[in-house]
Amino acid sequence: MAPVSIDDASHRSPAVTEEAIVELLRSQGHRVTAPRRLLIRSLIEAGGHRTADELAADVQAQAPDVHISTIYRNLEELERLGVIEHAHLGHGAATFHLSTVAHGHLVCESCGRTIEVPQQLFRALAEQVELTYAFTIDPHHFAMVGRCEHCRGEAIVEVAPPRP
Amino acid sequence: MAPVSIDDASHRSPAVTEEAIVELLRSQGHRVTAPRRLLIRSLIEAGGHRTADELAADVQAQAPDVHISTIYRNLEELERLGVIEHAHLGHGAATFHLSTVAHGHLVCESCGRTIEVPQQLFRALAEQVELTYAFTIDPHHFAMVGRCEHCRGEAIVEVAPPRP
DNA sequence: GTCGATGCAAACGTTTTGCACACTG
DNA sequence: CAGTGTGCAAAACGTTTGCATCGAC
Repeated sequence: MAPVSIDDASHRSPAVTEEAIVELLRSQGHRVTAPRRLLIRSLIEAGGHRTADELAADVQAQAPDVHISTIYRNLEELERLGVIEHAHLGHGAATFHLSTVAHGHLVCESCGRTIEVPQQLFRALAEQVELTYAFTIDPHHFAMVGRCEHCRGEAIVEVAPPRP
Repeated sequence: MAPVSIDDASHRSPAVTEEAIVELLRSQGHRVTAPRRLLIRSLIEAGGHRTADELAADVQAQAPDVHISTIYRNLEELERLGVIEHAHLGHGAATFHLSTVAHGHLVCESCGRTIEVPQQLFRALAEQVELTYAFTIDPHHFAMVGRCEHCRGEAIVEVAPPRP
């Protein structure tokens, strides 16, 4: 699926607007309903991590009849479109937040070569780090040190040794 | 406010054996029962990530009456003792695995605080990066930049230097 | 009018808890 | 024999699904 550019990514605050997302929905043949608009608005205003439950509460503040299942279905849809991502930060419910186009970097410590990699690659790690250590990996300043394939022979590095 | 201390090296033995864990249990005033032994054995033999359900199946292969709730309670206890850790890798059940002594570092770009984390945390990522980008992450110089829980709310300012 | 989206209720998978009984130390 | 650990049942929790209806296009 074609990547969706909803973010200029130049700074930390995403330039995602309700209208941009609404247009994206329409362009993909989806309909724009009241619950959907309210959810999108909540996601944008929230800025950070919010659970489905919290988002539901936001939406229900203005449209009390919106059901939690509608929230889940819409979150699923928005994630499929690349507008949002979800993460499992704690032991409880997953949290949802707007996607960014941020990417990580692999930097070779030998030749200095940099490889850009999708941030998604670090997602599982970031989630786990968040969960276990209450530490938020910064996706914009993310650089991982190692050896590229050309310089690999020069080091002793061994990835993932088995158990002792 | 105390710095995160996952590494309580005092009672983490380098060689993880059933007996070592059993001794740890005893030394902490806990009892050694059949379900407990079997679970410990399964954890050691499994080597990798296993869900509570899978571990229960292992145990039940030899003691069919052991209940899943017993598995959960024991996993909780073993984690409290630092013998194992759990992680939420996918969307489903949590996975459990033995703790290791190797560690990487999380460095807060705001306050400079460093959190030691088990190297195993990066294993899945390292493997994936190796496969996809032919890039070998150096596990010995591993520092990941981000925000600790205390600095999380603060604005991102380009001050803090990742130290070499 | 068509078909996607919704509200509701009910099921789902995972994890936790209250209780009486069993067994370790 | 004291008290921890157990099996069982049931609840708690987050999430998903089937279905009849509603409403955006």
